[in-house]
Amino acid sequence: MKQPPGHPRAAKQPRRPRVGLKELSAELGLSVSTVSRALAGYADISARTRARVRRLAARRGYVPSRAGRALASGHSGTIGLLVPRPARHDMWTSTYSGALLGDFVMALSAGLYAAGRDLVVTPATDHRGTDTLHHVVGGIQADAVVVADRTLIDDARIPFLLDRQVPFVLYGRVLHERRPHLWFDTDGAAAFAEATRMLIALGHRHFGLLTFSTPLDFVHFRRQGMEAALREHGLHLPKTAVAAVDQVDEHQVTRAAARLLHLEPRPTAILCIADALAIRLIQVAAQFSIQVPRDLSVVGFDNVPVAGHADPGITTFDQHIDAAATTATTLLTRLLDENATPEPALIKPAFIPRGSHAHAPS
Amino acid sequence: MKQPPGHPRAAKQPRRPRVGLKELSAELGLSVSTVSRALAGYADISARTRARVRRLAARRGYVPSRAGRALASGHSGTIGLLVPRPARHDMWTSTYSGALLGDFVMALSAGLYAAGRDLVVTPATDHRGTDTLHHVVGGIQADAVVVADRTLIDDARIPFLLDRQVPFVLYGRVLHERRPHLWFDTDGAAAFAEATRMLIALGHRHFGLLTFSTPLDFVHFRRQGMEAALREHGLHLPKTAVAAVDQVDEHQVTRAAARLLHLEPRPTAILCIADALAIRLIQVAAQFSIQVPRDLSVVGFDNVPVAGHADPGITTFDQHIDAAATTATTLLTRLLDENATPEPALIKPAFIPRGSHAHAPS
DNA sequence: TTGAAAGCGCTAACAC
DNA sequence: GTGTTAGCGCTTTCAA
Repeated sequence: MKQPPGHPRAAKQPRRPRVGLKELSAELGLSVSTVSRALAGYADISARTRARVRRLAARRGYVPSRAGRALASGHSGTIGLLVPRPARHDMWTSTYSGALLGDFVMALSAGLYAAGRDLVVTPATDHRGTDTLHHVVGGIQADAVVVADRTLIDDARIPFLLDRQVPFVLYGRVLHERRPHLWFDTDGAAAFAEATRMLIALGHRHFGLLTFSTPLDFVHFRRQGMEAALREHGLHLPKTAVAAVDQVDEHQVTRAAARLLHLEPRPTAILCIADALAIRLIQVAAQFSIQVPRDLSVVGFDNVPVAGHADPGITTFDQHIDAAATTATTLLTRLLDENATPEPALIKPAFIPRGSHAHAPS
Repeated sequence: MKQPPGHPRAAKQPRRPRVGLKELSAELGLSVSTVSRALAGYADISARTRARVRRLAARRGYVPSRAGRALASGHSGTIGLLVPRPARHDMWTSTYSGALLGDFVMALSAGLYAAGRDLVVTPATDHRGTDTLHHVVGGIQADAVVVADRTLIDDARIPFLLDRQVPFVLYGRVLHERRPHLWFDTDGAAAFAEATRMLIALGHRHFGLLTFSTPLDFVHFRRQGMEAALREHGLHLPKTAVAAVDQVDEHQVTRAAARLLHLEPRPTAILCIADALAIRLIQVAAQFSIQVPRDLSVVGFDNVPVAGHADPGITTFDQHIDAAATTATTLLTRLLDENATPEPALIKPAFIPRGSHAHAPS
């Protein structure tokens, strides 16, 4: 006696009629496998047959079934993309991360589609939990996965993928993984070093850093770049001149910013790990009658749309999200279709000078 | 004699080992079908067996294969999402549309994942071309599709889906399709009517509209709402007071804005179909020494992040993108899992009063 | 309450 | 060159 399962499964939808290989082969008087190989372009099918098959397939609007193909070939034709799960209703986080993500997804899906692959977007659970990945790897059987959720310096997902030998591309970097793996990243170290050198050239000697306390990879690299540039000039970043926040929460950011602004001596230049922090920092400074850029230079990162419209405009670095998507597509193609072992790619962000930096006050 | 196909297909990747039903059944000494039904929760499996099966499945990390399941059941467990293809390299369009899209995708993928479904993102080709849909419907065999590319008032994709009886949800509306279908949309008519009434109450009598010339559905509805509100008060929108642009291109927008500002009598209030236009309009007005909001009231739509940071802040309407994603998830669940016929949903955007509107100048 | 068998649409090895 | 065969992992009758 059959009973419906307890939890609601997909309600009975009629199986949609499709034109399949079987139908084409019947109509052509050929075997299914001949049709399959004609379509795939195998050279051992006569040119005439191939043409006949292709013509009919086109006319009948034949589209190969992903499921059938996946099962038979072992390749799902699918790339899994791990995106951050929606932030709690925090205007800042959600808007800012969403802004870059939308462009990335559009560009990536277009690129993959052109290469004959589909993009499955799955929400990251948390950095240590790998349940989503289990589903992507075991259930969807993605041919590869792109990890575009901000990675921790010791992100558990990387060993997970490495252990299972799943091809993947990481958008970002992890520090605690020595096995070689494929990644591409915005060169935050270079950017922060560049900003720092420029500010030093403008006479700044006292620096501050407004950053995140979460051990994210990019947080690490940007800071490293900044400190390296300072060392080049015999300067350094005192521990007290670093203020970190858990998340982009207005209260926290305000407090952290205020602390930096009350330092003795007060920094004349503060680098911010993200534009969102820079914008708030400038507002807080104004409350203390500290004028940007006259009294304080501020540099951000990301070049979110708001950065250009803030007053003053935020000097920042552009993430080149399109380039990132293109890079991802290229790396995946080389990895999967050409069986190559492409090199990791570092994308240099573009310096966007605007109004939030200037000469050091005398 | 076998030859590799002409065009590069997926290179040979080893078939990844998986734990499947077969393996579980062997280990349990049960048949594959018993295991399958135990996992699915059919009532005709003894509670004891079900528990045994589930325990082992959990322990071995069993994840059902989407492809196998799709083939056998006819349901792919996948929802196709049609997104706009990346705009040409136009800072405005790409950034602005991307901003909303990222949040939508994050929220939708999270919602669907929780409901046991996957989200496949595919780029829209163009509004009349339905090739992407062919692939989504025939190849991926998505259980349903969400059309989130801006729809034309006579969008060809709707009849396509309707003809094939593919369940779908449209984000937006089409005018030229009488067959009932499922959609949800931001209530642009209500928003523009509300804005218009408010401005009339503030003494405005001469209105202008800065809009898109493409026959997009939302363009139609917003204008309609505006005109209805004007009529209620015996006013109307002269044809000359409507300026339309093809796309959000700086030159075009500037020219269109300038034309409105040189009208006789000059409008004291201009509604803009998108924040991006409002921002530019205010800049152009400044060039002609027209001050917003003193001389001119401007209202936008979308509440993109920049709107709050422009000077003055743009009075606008928030699209509630999270609500949209939640609505989409709910509609799909009811449609697919509960076999219901949910009603279309109109989401009321929230009025966000900021600094770009005021009393009419005397 | 469980098992056996068929088959979803396709690819790939091999035979002809 | 083309056809035959087997089988990918699962669901779903049907029989026991």
